[in-house]
Amino acid sequence: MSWKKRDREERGYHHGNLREALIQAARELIKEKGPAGFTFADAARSAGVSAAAPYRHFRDREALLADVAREGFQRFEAMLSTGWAGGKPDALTAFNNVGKAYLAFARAEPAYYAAMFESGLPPDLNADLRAAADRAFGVLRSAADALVALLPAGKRPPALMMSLHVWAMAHGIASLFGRGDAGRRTLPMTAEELLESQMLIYLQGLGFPQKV
Amino acid sequence: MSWKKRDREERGYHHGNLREALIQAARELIKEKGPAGFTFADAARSAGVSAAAPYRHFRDREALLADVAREGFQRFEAMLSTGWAGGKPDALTAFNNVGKAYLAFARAEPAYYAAMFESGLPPDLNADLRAAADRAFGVLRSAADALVALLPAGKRPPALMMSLHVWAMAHGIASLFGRGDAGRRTLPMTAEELLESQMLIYLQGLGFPQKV
DNA sequence: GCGGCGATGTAAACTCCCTTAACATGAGCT
DNA sequence: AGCTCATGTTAAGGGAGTTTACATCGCCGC
Repeated sequence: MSWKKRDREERGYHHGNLREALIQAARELIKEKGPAGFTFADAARSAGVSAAAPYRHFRDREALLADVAREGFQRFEAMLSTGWAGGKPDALTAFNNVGKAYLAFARAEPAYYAAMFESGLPPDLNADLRAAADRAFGVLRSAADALVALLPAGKRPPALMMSLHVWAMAHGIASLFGRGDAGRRTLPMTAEELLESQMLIYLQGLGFPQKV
Repeated sequence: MSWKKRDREERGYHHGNLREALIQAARELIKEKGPAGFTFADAARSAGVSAAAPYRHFRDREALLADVAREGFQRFEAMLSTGWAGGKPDALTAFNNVGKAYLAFARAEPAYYAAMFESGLPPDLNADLRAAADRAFGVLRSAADALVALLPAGKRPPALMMSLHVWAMAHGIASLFGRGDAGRRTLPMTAEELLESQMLIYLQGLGFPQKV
């Protein structure tokens, strides 16, 4: 909670790691009040520095958010990769695990997820942000490639299209039903069950055999 | 554009219809700069009144946004209903048309859509907002009911689940790829094609016969 | 060690916005 | 015609954003 919130008596004139502390503070504040629910000065206060200090590290509030988002995409990519697990134990299972990882990330890191997808940031505000987002999507795309290869040559859907479909499904469910309190309505099933059943139906529609 | 922006010389002391003028102004501003990109004072300025005037009609900026969202859900419901068209010419076609209408609304009314889904408003900030959202979803739900009835009794998926799936697909695609400039990346296909193919695959997975 | 430089943080000043309170206007009713 | 109340304005206090000048300190070469 008060991760680096030591006051000046304790830390001295210089903070030491203000840049990271501001990103942490922003994550806390986003989690509490949404990507639009805090000010640059709030982040500074949370980090225990003056309101002008953040300007040494970020051009403006948007640049801070962009860095939160960039960091988020990196962790997102790692989480999706772990879900895929190199296609083990089999491509179909692994592909479903990527979907689960997507939802798990949105649930476990709502602050990152909000910064990434709900902050209103232009996706290519800077090249690093864009690249991080592309790499994360690349995991999905590679997984789709591997999965498509299981089908007989004549019946293979375009892997790009397929990965976009899955992204849209996962993002739609995460946005609408994914976060505990932001959940848009009470449902007779969990977001995870909803995504799993949706993926099952979708993959069946593509001709993938159902697992036992 | 300058819908009610007549200045005081022209309109006199009282505006006449400030409440609606503020909602219009908010829509313009959301379209230009996103749901977080303008202030209460900006909306007042756009409507040609003093910064304090809006407080006579809305408790705060959030209440204004909520009314934009509520109005949006009403138009959304109307648009989805038109798409469904009472199930004509047949339930499967009509169901696909609901999906198209969903996307068409997101594209034609990005300001309403953003207020409804991307403004960070609590979905049940007030009863009217909640009710309007529920009625809009009800259209999707009814369409799913009608469509499910086409399947043989033993193979009918839960219509609620199905409507949630379709909502998530449409919302996911609209959020990620739906709006012209907010489009998250350039694609070799349109959002409409993406949703249509996704619905096709999904419905095929449920056992619906494909149209000719 | 020590002296200066560059990086990092603070203080202060200016502006703009939010919000409330006191006052002004005029539309509609009787 | 006159009252009344909804609807607007002006003004004032407080907070936040941003810039500028100043303060501190780590580091590096001597």
